[in-house]
Amino acid sequence: MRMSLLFSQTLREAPAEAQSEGYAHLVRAGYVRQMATGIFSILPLGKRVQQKIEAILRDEMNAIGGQELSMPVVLPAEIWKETGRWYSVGSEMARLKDRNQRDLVLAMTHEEAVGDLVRREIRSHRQLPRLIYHIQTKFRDDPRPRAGLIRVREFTMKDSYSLDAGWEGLERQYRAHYQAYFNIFRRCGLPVIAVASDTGMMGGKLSHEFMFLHPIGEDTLLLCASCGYAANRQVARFGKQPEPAQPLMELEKVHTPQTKTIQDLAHFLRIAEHQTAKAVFITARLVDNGEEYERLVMAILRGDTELNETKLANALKARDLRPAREDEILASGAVPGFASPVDLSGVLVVVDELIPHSTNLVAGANEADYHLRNVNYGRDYTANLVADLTAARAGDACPQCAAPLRAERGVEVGNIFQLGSWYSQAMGCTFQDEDGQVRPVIMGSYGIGVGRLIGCLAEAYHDEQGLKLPVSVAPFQVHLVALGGKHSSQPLDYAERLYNDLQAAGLEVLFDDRAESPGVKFNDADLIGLPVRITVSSRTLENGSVEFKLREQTDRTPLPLDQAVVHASSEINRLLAELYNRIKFDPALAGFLDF
RNA sequence: CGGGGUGUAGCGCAGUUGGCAGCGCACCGCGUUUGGGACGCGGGGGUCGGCGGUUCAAGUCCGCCCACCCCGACCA
Repeated sequence: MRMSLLFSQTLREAPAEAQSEGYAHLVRAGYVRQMATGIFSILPLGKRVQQKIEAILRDEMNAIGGQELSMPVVLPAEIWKETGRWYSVGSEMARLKDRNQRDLVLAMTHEEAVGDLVRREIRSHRQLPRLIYHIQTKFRDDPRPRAGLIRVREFTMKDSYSLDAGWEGLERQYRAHYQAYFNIFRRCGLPVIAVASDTGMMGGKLSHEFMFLHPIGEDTLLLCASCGYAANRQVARFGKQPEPAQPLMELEKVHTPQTKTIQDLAHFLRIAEHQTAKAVFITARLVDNGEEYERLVMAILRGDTELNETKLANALKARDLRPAREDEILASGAVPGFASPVDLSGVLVVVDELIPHSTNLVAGANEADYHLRNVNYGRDYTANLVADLTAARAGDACPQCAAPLRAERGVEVGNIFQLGSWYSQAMGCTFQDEDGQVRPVIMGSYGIGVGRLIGCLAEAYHDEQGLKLPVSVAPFQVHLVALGGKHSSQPLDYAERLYNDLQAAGLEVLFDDRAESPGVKFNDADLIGLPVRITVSSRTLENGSVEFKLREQTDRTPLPLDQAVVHASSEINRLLAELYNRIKFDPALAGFLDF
């Protein structure tokens, strides 16, 4: 590609809305342009990156038996009604009507589309297992897109769906994906770890997320350096340490004005926060016999800990949780800020598993400005449910080896999920087994966000001058810079020949043949960030050479003219090999021990 | 949806007390220049986010709306 013909331009300054560094460089270098909040055009340079990533995705998916197909972006509402998600998914799903007023949706994921295909095609156990995938546009009307390509509304996703006759088959395909995903990220040069994640209520047994550790990430991960335990905070377990039990003491009401928070209370009574009980009110959407209803829930935690809403939702098998409104709390007879489960009825009480092991806690008295001392679970109140409700924090004990956990932020660039038969059953995806029995297809789903991956790569690979994407995903391999003034056409002529020779040798070349000053050309080369730069100028030609430079290094070396092509090829091969070795796949660190 | 911020040329920004809409970069033409974002001369480009109001006069004051960014809620 000649830069004189390139569609995009580099920008000297990034637009003000480009906040994160990697994204600002993607914009300045001309890889992407934003059109609206969370909606982007991918320019030719970015498109080449995307195509390289997609080639890697196809390669690795095909290697584990994947068959590529293509499912529509616009889907009929009927199939979403069949699974119920037409009703349960909110406004993040874009809905539209066709000219005949039929309901349509923009696909935010493709389980329903897969279900519809599978029930038409799969009849026999002889047609299983199968693995299908596509690389397709998704639209999710996210309430808050942010950070450039990291969180968007329209995006391209590789999603694959495994179809098996039983759970053993699913397990095999799940593991195959687990390995394939590490291969993919390694080939792209993105360091990731796998963490255990929430399976929600879709009946899935197991789910992992592939995380790029970076402060820009929106997920908090808890990691153990000594045994490799790794989990999203939503599901992270940890070793809880009960305080030593004390002899039970008499309930005692104390006047505690202005102590609406645990901190105030502990300070006022001169006790530690772990000697208090905290009541958190949540309204849960529950399902019973297919009937949906709302219920006020009081979650009781030790005062020094925090509620993990995902754990609570899972413990309750709730569809949904939201903070309770003040009027709902008051209607239950509790007083916000001074609430307690003692002598309270009509509320679903869920206590953290630490509470039965904690004695003589201070809890609310359900009366403004009063608390109760020496509240004890079992004696003074009971619960509908005892469960792990506490959010793990940095420094908490690893649930496997008790070493202190570390907390880090991460971006979810991929996930793998054992769906089971939830969708098959909802949509009638069945097959006959060897015995003639009709059984539901066991499914798994596996996603990688392509644009988000590019966003992460830009964060991982840049410096002040610009991008420096790994050779496997860089839009071109060689940036050929021709310098030269009006007095001599010699450098440009030679560069033209070299351009042809490099391409003839199979290399991907971006040729800066513009009539720009050297500074402009070098700065653009740094900004676009191709791994290899070759400069031809009258100065280099004088001593029969060209100048060779790697983006990741500062030294420039002269190269005899006749060796330029061979040297560039071998350097690119070396960079590819080095990239593959740089990112180590360590199953233990990756969380493979979890299953 | 709540809180905060910003909208002036393609990008970055200035615009005072309400009084001719500007600067740098980018772009076009001519010439000079060519190893780290060159220089000279000449040019083109504006619904000052939109609508309404106040005023002799609005980029500037008032009201409503919209878009974008950040924080939170949210995230199949």
